[in-house]
Amino acid sequence: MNTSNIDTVEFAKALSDDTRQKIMMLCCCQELSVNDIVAASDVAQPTVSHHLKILRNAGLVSAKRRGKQVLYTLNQERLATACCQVAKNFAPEYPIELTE
Amino acid sequence: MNTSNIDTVEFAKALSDDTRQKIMMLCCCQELSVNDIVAASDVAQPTVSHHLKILRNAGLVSAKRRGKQVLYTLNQERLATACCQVAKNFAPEYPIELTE
DNA sequence: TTGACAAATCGATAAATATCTATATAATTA
DNA sequence: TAATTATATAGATATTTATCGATTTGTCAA
Repeated sequence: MNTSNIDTVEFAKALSDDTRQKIMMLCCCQELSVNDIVAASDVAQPTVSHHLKILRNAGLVSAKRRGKQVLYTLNQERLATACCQVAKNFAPEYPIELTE
Repeated sequence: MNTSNIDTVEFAKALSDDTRQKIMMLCCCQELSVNDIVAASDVAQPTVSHHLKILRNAGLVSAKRRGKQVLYTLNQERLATACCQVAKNFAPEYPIELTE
């Protein structure tokens, strides 16, 4: 678990691209290699790596190596926490909670 | 209430700028004129208007005219709804709810 | 209706970013 | 060790975007 404070601008920037949101959907509930993601998207491999780096820096995906491949998966908890943080900052009158 | 479906990329883009987040904080729980926002920020009036337009297009602020001024306020409900939508899409295993 | 004030739009510029090809690095296998 | 596969990085380019000064539009008051 990453307990570090979330930078809401960095979080939003990471989310603010269509290709990245597609990548996030892909590796939301599974571990995918970069090539898997390339195959399922319509951009070149270096572009996917570029986006994965941005998502990694924002803490939104985790990576682990398996042999020659690197498997990526979305960090759902981090994402949910960030959403709550944004809501807490900007919608204090509409409190949002992680429903256990 | 805006019941239209939320475009999560547009939402994230609207959030993904430091100046805009500052503007959002300013008019979070109050109505502010453009000049009020200009005075409280460190950018020029056309820049503030530019950002307000982006926030308006994303449904995140509402505007109403009062005489010569136009008052802006953050649409907290919309923002909370958008956060829930993002969490629902990308963190289905960590359900988030608007706690009434 | 003219003058003053408030906000929006226009046009230009600079910075950030998304994308690609080419290449480098890392890991496995023959 | 050499070849192969997988991913990351470098460098170039095009698009997007943030910002500003100048101007226009809208509203009110004298």
